[in-house]
Amino acid sequence: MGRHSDNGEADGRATLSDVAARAGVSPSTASIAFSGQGPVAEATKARVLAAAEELGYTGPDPLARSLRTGRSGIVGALIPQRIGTSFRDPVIIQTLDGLAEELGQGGTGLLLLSERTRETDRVSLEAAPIDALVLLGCGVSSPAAIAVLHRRGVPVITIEGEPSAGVANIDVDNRGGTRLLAEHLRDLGHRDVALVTLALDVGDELAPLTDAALEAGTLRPGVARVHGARDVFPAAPGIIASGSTIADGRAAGRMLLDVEASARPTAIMAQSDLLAAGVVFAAQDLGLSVPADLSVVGFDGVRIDELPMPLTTVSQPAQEKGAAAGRAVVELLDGGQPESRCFPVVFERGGTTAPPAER
Amino acid sequence: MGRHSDNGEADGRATLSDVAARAGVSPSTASIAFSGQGPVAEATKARVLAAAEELGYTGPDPLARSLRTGRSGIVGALIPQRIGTSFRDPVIIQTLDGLAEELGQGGTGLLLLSERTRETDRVSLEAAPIDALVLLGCGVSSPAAIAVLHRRGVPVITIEGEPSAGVANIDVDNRGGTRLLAEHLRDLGHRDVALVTLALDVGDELAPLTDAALEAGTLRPGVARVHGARDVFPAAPGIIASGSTIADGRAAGRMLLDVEASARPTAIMAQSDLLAAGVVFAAQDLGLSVPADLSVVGFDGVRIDELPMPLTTVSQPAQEKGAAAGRAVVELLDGGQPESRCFPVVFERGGTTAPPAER
DNA sequence: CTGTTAGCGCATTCAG
DNA sequence: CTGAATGCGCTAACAG
Repeated sequence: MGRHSDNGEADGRATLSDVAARAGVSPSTASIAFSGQGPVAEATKARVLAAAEELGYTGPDPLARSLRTGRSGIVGALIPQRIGTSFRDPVIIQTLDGLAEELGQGGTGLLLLSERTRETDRVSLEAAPIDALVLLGCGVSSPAAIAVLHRRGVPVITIEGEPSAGVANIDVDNRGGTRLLAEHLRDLGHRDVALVTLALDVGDELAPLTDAALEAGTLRPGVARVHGARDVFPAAPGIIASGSTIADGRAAGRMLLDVEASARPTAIMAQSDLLAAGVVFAAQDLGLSVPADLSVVGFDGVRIDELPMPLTTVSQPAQEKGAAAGRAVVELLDGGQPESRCFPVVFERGGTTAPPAER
Repeated sequence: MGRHSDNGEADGRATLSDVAARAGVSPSTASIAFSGQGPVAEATKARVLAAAEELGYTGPDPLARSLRTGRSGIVGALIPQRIGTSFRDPVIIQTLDGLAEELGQGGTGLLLLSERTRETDRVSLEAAPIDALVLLGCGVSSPAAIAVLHRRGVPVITIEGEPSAGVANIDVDNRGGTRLLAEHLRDLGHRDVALVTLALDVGDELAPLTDAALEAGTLRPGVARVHGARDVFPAAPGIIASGSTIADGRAAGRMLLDVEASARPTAIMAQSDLLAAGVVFAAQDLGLSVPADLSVVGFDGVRIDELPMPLTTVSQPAQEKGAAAGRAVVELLDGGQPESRCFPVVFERGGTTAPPAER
């Protein structure tokens, strides 16, 4: 007893075959009518569509279509922490925005995956129905899982990731940009400069920057920016922040500034604008005036509305970075071999830097 | 010429059948060995796993598995605007965080979908391989698309959505919470109170609040909060903001405050903490002191670090809201029928409200 | 506990 | 331009 063509729209589960039967054509013709992948007579197509309408058929089942074509139309975006944490960083959001927009053009969806997963759901990365994976601000990130994807034929691309063989990496000039800022401070006359860094490794807590931590660091942006600063101030000490937030910057700033005046740096280089804003607030908390008593620079070019003056910083094209990653993914899925790319940053002189006060 | 069991790992595309053949068991047994859905002898299981290892087989193809089981393991989250816009709102982020965490427990992924899609990619919502859809801060939102999902058997749940038949809605007490704040202001002696509202409809721009706009409003939170305020101050005028940002709040605040003193409200109720912070900054811009010259209240209970004092506001359990939605989805997929739910908010007296200045 | 038998719903060869 | 057959890779029944 076939279940085709005998039920009207009783169980609401019409298939393409049902539609074809009702329209008096073969399933393959009906398929073409829907996908447009092939020639159909207008009249036939109309008949098929009408039959579909009558049966309440709304289009091919995505699951079946996926199995057949070998593609799900979804790419994964792996972020380092849980959403509530990672998404406090405007750079991540903008990057994701650019990525989603670019992919959306082709009807591709974005599946959010978090690097920090419990043991139990580690499956998700390895078993996710994705056509490609984008690593966003992640470290080496479960190399095992990546290997599995590779073997499954799922291509990977990274954003500010570890340059590794065969995966395209979308980068920004972290080291050069930071060096620019450091040179700016040096030219103003600063010699005692301290750093507030991003996390250098997953799980970093607010702590003094050590050589060991720097060498063990797996998170590119933080590590590269330390190097950029040290290109100019080789002995600059620092504090490692755990996240890129105003609160973290404020705490780190306090650690650096709440000491006797002679031990206080004349400038602080924060590795993100959010951290820099926090440092400015920390200075204010301690009665120091910026930039008279302390110069502060950031990184990113995010506008911090609530700061009394614009930050001296370098701006990076976060959204464009995501869009580039999106285009790379598309190219990859089209069988191409996208190239790695490094975006420049642009120096922006704000109101938070000035020559150091006389001592 | 079968392609099973004759190739080692030549083309890297081993299937479960290949593994089964190599292990000398049937495909179904191998399947069970991987999924754990059924009884297998430890020894057999080990043999299967060993064979898989040798063939470089890393587990069942998610696409095939999905077709067979009828589930993709993915739920969609529909947000009102593009990521870069929607994710500027910490409440949305926290809600999404709670949702993702709860779903992640069961290995379910989150697919990001945006309500604001071009004509071309409108397919994605209708053709996305999702097991359920969560509407997050959306309006009635492409009713057509929703209907399609319904017919396809994809259940929908809403967060602060339009209560509609058959879909569970996770809500917060927007009206009651705002009324609480209004009563607080009234008790302090305020009579001239103005509002800064969230967008009442998709596409709203910064503009004065009119009755027409209020009645046409489709975005629950904004509309409900206006009603809550008007329960106490029936004639309160207002400005509709387009987004929940400090910048918008500042602009709206300026419109309300940059007038002759006699026409100035003594208190402003902003519908989000971000908007409220903007209003505080606007007041400062104009040389008004908060709360001496102007009282300000927010909504949400988001901590705004950069404000000189904590806001008087009501806090809502944003993350818990998302988690509740997640649990509802799980229940739905288990064949249950989750109930709608409304979370309470809690009043938090901060430092931004005081009795009005003498006139 | 394991094997056998059937499809899930569709897109694609290849003939006509 | 249309139709008939084939299997994507897997899992759910049941039978042994």
